[in-house]
Amino acid sequence: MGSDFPTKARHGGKATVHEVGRLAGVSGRTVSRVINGEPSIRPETLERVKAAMAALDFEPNMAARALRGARSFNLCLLTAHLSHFYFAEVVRGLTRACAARDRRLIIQECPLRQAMLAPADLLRRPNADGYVVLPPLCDAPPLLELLDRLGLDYVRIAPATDPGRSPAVFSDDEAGVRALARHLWDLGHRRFGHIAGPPGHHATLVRSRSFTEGLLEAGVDPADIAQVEAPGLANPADGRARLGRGLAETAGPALDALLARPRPPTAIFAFCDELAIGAVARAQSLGLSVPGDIAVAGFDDSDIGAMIHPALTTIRAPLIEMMDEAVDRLVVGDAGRPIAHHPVELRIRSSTNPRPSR
Amino acid sequence: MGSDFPTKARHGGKATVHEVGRLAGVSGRTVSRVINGEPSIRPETLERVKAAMAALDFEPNMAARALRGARSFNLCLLTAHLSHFYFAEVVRGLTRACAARDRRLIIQECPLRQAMLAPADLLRRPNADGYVVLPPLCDAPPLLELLDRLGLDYVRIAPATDPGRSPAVFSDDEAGVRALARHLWDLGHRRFGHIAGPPGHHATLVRSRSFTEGLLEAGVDPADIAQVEAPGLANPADGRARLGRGLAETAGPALDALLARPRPPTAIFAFCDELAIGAVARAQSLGLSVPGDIAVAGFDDSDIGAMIHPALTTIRAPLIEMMDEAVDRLVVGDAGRPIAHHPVELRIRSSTNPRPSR
DNA sequence: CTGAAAGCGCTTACAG
DNA sequence: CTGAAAGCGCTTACAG
Repeated sequence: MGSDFPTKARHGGKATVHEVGRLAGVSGRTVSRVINGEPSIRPETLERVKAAMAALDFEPNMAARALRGARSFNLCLLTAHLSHFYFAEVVRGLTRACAARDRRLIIQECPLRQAMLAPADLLRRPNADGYVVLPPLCDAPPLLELLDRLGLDYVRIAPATDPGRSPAVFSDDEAGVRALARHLWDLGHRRFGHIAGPPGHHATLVRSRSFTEGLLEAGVDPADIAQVEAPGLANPADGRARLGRGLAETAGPALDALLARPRPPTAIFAFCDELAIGAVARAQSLGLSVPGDIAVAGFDDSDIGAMIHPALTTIRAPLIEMMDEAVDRLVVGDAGRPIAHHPVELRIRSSTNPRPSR
Repeated sequence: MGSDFPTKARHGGKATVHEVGRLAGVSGRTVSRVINGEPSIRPETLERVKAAMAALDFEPNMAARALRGARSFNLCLLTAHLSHFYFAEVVRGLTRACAARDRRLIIQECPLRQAMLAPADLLRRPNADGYVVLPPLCDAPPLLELLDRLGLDYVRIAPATDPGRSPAVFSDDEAGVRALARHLWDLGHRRFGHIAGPPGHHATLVRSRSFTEGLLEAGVDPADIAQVEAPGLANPADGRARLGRGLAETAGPALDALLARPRPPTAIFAFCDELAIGAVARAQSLGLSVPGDIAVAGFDDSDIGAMIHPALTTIRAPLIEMMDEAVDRLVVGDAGRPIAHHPVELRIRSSTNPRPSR
């Protein structure tokens, strides 16, 4: 054919915009317009180009797009740890949301300590067009200042502080926790305990407050609502964190403190499933029956909560949808979007049901 | 200064090889040599270039490197699901191994069904220099054929089939399971049950066989070793999979079958922690005490195994190290490396200890 | 051991 | 609505 576009060892032998254009009788520039979905194209031209792309099995070279267009088509998950129960679901949600929008998900770990002390190293070579920042990193001021200074796009997930500072995605924890309070009341419980989450964490405040308010509205005597903190939780302020199995261990002393009260609670709500599972384990090791002697509920609807005996009552946030919104805010743009609080769902299982035998 | 390299809106205002070279008194080509660690550079030149890179806060533009060099500096994790307990640790290991070698980790989900039926869509736009393929994907022939056909580099993790087909990383499950068998024998158990893993899975074969062999060597009567399969496990052959909480649920019927035997086992080893946790939960819901009435052990050392009551005896594979080796085989090259079996560790906890009261 | 030239495959900034 | 030219920042393929 005497082609003046000899196929070198480039791009795995793939066609280029130039070659697609030649087949379609247009310039490479117009193929580029089609790739990027630019509107000003005659419908017939569009069809011809699409046909040519299909015929040549064309895939745009992402490195070239990245170089010329100064964007990477990568989105990056910035997280302090990979051990939380919800991590797998966060990654699953982000992976799918990215795939649906022709983006790739990159994972970057950043210890909370580093986010507080020396975040610059982390983003020396920013390799993403946008960042999804999980708690507690999304409440580390030095990291946020760095992101702002570098002009990087980011979305925070359930940030504790300064909700208007950046795009953010929330779940409506309050409604779920109030429903849980009501559920426990309806079962006949009258004395309640709460194991609070990491201090300074927005979700900690919301869940603790909602639980108390829900109980008070149901008619619980304020003297019968006890709150304790598990020792050594993640603390955004000083960069220390306790996670995974360490978190469950720390629930033991918290449960002990609640049981040591003069009028101990018969129902307990823990900030998250790890703490709840730890509380269940401690109760069982003390010879108590759950829920017969004490009911326990968590938050997150982690897989494992459904696996243990008794299965854990918990609250589910729609993480898949929330991650989809986070990605959409990064890819499509955030302008003018209101902050949305995704609805959560109470999952009643046998760690609270049926009502206690007393 | 009258620079002939005006700083346009490129690369976030970063310096280029050209500018670094000018400061160091060499060409951009030589800067490129430094970036890529090419050996043939005079030490003094090397020093000057490094100083210039530091002075200009130079970071190479990865998109340009990718375009010209025809590689992406991305590695990709190919996995059928993100819900296994060990997933978080796999990702953690890969993330760190990639960061240490200046690579980025991309996550790509591929349902087993798709790997068996239409893997081509998955890799239409290969965006990585190498792939880490987890079970059960690493035993899906159509996916492997596609990877081979496209000439893509990949490392399989504990593949079931054809261990020599590609670079692969293994753990020495056999040694761990034999140690477990011995541990149970030493506790005084004489009748044993095993809940097997997904059929066709290499790890299933190894763990089942090693458990039986270990018991026989200890002196157990073959008639007192029972093996059952949990229904509906992941099956590479037909693309169906059952994971996470579904896996734990399926352990219930398996335990029932073992307990229904004329001489039921007093100690059970399950293929993985999910199955073991499900078996513990079922035993407890039947009113049995673990380990008093029946001892249960798993495999994986998942976080959750340590959180439940009783804490789960299990076997830990060094996933972090294994992922490091996988990445190293992709980045540095695999030529001439022998297959290594990473040592595993028996973690004795209270789901088997102390010995049963009978 | 080092460099000048060319080009990877796109998109930008114009022009018509 | 479409195109010719230039160039993003590197590395390849030479040359010396």
